[in-house]
Amino acid sequence: MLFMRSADLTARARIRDAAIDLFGREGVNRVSVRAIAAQAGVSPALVLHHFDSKEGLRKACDAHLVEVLRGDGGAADLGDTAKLAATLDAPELRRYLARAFLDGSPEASTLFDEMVEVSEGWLGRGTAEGWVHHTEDPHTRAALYVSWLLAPLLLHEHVSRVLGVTDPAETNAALRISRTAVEILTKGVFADETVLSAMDNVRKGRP
Amino acid sequence: MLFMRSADLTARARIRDAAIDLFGREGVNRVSVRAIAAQAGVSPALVLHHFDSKEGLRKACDAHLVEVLRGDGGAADLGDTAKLAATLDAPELRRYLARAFLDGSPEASTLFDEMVEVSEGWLGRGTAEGWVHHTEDPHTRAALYVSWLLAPLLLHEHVSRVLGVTDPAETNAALRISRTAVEILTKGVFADETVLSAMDNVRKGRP
DNA sequence: CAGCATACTAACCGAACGTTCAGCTTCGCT
DNA sequence: AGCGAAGCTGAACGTTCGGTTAGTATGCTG
Repeated sequence: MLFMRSADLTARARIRDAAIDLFGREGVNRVSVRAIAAQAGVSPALVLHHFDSKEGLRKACDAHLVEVLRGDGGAADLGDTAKLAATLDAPELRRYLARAFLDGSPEASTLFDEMVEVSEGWLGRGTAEGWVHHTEDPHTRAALYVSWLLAPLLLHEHVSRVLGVTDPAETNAALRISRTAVEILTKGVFADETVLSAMDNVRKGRP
Repeated sequence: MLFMRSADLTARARIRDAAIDLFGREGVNRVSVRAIAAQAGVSPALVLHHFDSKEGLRKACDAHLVEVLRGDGGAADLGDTAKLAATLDAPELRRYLARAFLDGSPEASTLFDEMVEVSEGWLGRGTAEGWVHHTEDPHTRAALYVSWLLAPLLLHEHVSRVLGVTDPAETNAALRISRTAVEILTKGVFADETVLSAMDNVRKGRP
C-alpha cells in the first residue's frame, strides 16, 4: 500500500481510472461493472474483489479525486482557482467532478462545503484589504461564487457547443471563458443600478 | 387530443407528471417504469401503451417542460429571467430541468442554445442603450450568463445546504441568492483590475 | 521446497429491468 | 342495441444487472 503510487499501473489503479472515466462520461448508473472491467482489461469479478461493491468503487473514485484536488497544500488549494483549473486540465477528472456534485455523494458535499468556506475566507480577506467589494451577505456570495466557478464545468457540453469548440485541446475556449468571467466579476454586467434597486424594492415589499 | 389541457388528470398526464417528478429526483436511469406507474397509480404496461417506450416517455417530458417554459410568449420569454424564475417555482420542474441539461437530451441542448441566443440579444440591446457594459466577447458572455443563471438550479442541493435552508417554501433563500447575483452582476466582486489585467497578460503571452 | 496469502478468472445466481401480448373493460358513435 | 376504438391490466418474455462461488496462477516467506 505504501509504494502504490509508483505502481500506478496495477489492475486496481486501472480499474479506478476506467471507472472515473466511464462514471464521468455516462453517470454512475448508466455504467455497468462489466463495462468498467472491460475498459480496464480485467474480469468483472476482479472489480468487486478489489472494491467490494460498485458503491465501494464509486467511493474510491471520490476519494481519489479529492486527494488529487487537494494537491500538496491541503484544503487551502481549493481556493486557488488557477491551481484548481490546472489540476482539472484532465477532461475525465472534470467530467467526474461535475457528475459527483450532481449525484450528491457525501464526499462531493464535503468538497463543496470546503470550497465555499475557503472562498468565503479569501473574499473576506480581500474585503478587508480593499481589493474585493463589501457585501451584505458574504456567505451567499461565497456560495454563488463557487457555483459560478463550477457552472462551466457542469454545463461543459452545452457551453462548448455554443462557443463552437471543436479542437481537442480546448485551451483557447477555456481561456475565453475565464477571461470573460473575470471581466464580469470585475466590471459587472449592468452599467447602472436599476435592476439592483428594483430587486431591493421587491425584497422590502416582502419582509 | 384537442381538449387535452382541460383534462389534465388523464392517466397519460399523471404518468408524465410522475415521470418528471421521479426523473428529476433520481435521474432517468435510476427510475424504473414500474416506479413511475406506481406513483401514477396505473399499471406498468399502460406507461408503454401511451409512450411506446421509456425513452419516448422521457422525450414527452422534455417536450412538456419546453412547452411550459416557453409560456405564451414564445422563445422571447426565455430571456425574461423573472418570468423564468416564476415558472420554475415548482421544485419538480426545477429538478427535471437541471437533470435534462446534464443528461444531454437534444431538447435540452436546443433550449440552452435558445436561452443563450435570447440573452445575447437582450444584453446586446442593453449595451446599445447604455445600461449594460460593453464587452469584447458578447457571445461568451451570453453563454456564461446563462450558465450562471442555471448554476444555483444545478447545484441546488449543495447551495441550499450551505445556506442552511430548511424551510420547504425556500422563497427567502431564493431571494437572497437572486439579490446577491444581481449585486455581483452590477457592482462586480473585485474592486480593482489587478486580477483582470493579470489574466490579460497571461493571454498575451499565449497567442 | 512447502505453505500460504494475494491476484485473478470462468461460471453462475437471483433480482430487476424494459418490453410484449392477449384479453378485459369502458366509452362514443350510428 | 351493437360495434369498434381506446384505455387499461396481469402475466409473462428475454436481457442485463450487481454480486457470489469455486477454483487456478503467481509470488513471497519460512
